[in-house]
Amino acid sequence: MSPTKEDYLKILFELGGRTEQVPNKEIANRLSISPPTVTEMMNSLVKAGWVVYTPYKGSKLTHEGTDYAKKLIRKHRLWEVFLVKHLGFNINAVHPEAELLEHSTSTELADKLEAYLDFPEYCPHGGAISVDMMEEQEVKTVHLTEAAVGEPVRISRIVDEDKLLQYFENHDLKIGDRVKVMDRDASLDLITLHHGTTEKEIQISQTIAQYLFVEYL
Amino acid sequence: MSPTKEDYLKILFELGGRTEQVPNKEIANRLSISPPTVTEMMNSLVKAGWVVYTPYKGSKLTHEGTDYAKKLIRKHRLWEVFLVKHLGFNINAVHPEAELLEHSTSTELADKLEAYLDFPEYCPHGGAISVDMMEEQEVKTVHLTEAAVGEPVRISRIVDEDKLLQYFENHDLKIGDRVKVMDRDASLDLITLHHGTTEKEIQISQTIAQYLFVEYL
DNA sequence: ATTATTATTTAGGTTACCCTAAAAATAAAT
DNA sequence: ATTTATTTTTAGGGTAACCTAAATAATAAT
Repeated sequence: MSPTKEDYLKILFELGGRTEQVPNKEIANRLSISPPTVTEMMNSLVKAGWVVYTPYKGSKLTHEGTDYAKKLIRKHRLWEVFLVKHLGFNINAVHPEAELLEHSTSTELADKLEAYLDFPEYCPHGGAISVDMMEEQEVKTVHLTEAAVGEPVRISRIVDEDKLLQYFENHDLKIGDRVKVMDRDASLDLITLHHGTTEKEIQISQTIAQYLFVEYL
Repeated sequence: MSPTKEDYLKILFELGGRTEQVPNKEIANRLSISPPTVTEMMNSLVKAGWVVYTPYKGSKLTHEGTDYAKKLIRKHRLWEVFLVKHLGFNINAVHPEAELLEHSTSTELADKLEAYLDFPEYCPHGGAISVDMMEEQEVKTVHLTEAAVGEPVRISRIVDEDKLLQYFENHDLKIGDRVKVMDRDASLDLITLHHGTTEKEIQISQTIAQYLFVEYL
């Protein structure tokens, strides 16, 4: 498996390809490549048994594809823990580093690293590390865009894209913070939040809020 | 720079390309690829300024190429220290792991890792880690095949190829051991050693002995 | 000084992964 | 129910990194 193919599987998983069909365009956007390249790659992933592809509809991961993606994500998150906890990296800087390392990590290395880190449950962005907990976390957790208005929730995970992390940090939002959705305006693409600690009102784009996950308390 | 190109630079350095012209065949053998591929790659490395190539003669690293190779080797050795000292890898198992990791290691990561490891001087195979010490070590150190008969020496470095390490372990030779060359027979390709600790006589192939470096005491 | 051997290069081909432009299919809007 | 807009695919191309087979250059051996 090439790092390139691994990236496709991981993105597919992150876009919900375990349970739903992911359209090519979303993958193209996320990886910053052209749509024809995605079509081509999907056919190759189908041939290798990682993906089920319905032309003009989108792709779903097979069982094997899902497992593979989860293992990659586990490696990614283990490295993030190491980089932050032991090497003193800033939490916003670890994503690109882990993105590279994950492709160069054998199962044996991941296992030894995990033991060395004392079996951490979550990565610095709140993502579950054990492949079994990944699905569990998915069930308990909901996109901020779907959280009920007025209900207090806790920020449990932030999709670890460099620029997104910066965006949320700029708006004083981080893992563990308690917030309450005050208003959601679809036409203006705006969500207004009440921050539990600072007691301030925060406004963020609804589109971007998709990358923020919260847990009901 | 692709991992592939990085591998060529590193091999070139290891084969003495800093000071001498390395013929294509040696590179082809070491990387297990065909000679035409080496020719092609050398032209590409020349164009990028890493290598000076004399057709039918061989390749030398430019100053930039040497620096690049040294940095890669530093990363490789830092990972080896981490894998052995912290993750508990067997010394003979770390080479392939480090081989992958080195290509996914930013300078920032290498620097932080080095500090975390408390600035080790040598990798588990005895190779110097600081890019400045690499040349120094080269000067003080001589191939076992060139050590004077009867002179006591200390094994200072073993080229870290998986199979070679196994070979030397099978013959009870490891970093730090004191040995004395008793006899060298070019026609039989045999070197006879006296082991300082076990007081035993050891015979190894002269061809393979090239990958063993010793330091005069 | 030829001849034989070995090393290197040229020529031509393959696969992986990327692209743009144009055609076709699907979805949305009137 | 058409038209319009969007998404996807097909067609045709490019580069990187590999290959084999054949030609050429360099080296070694007679």
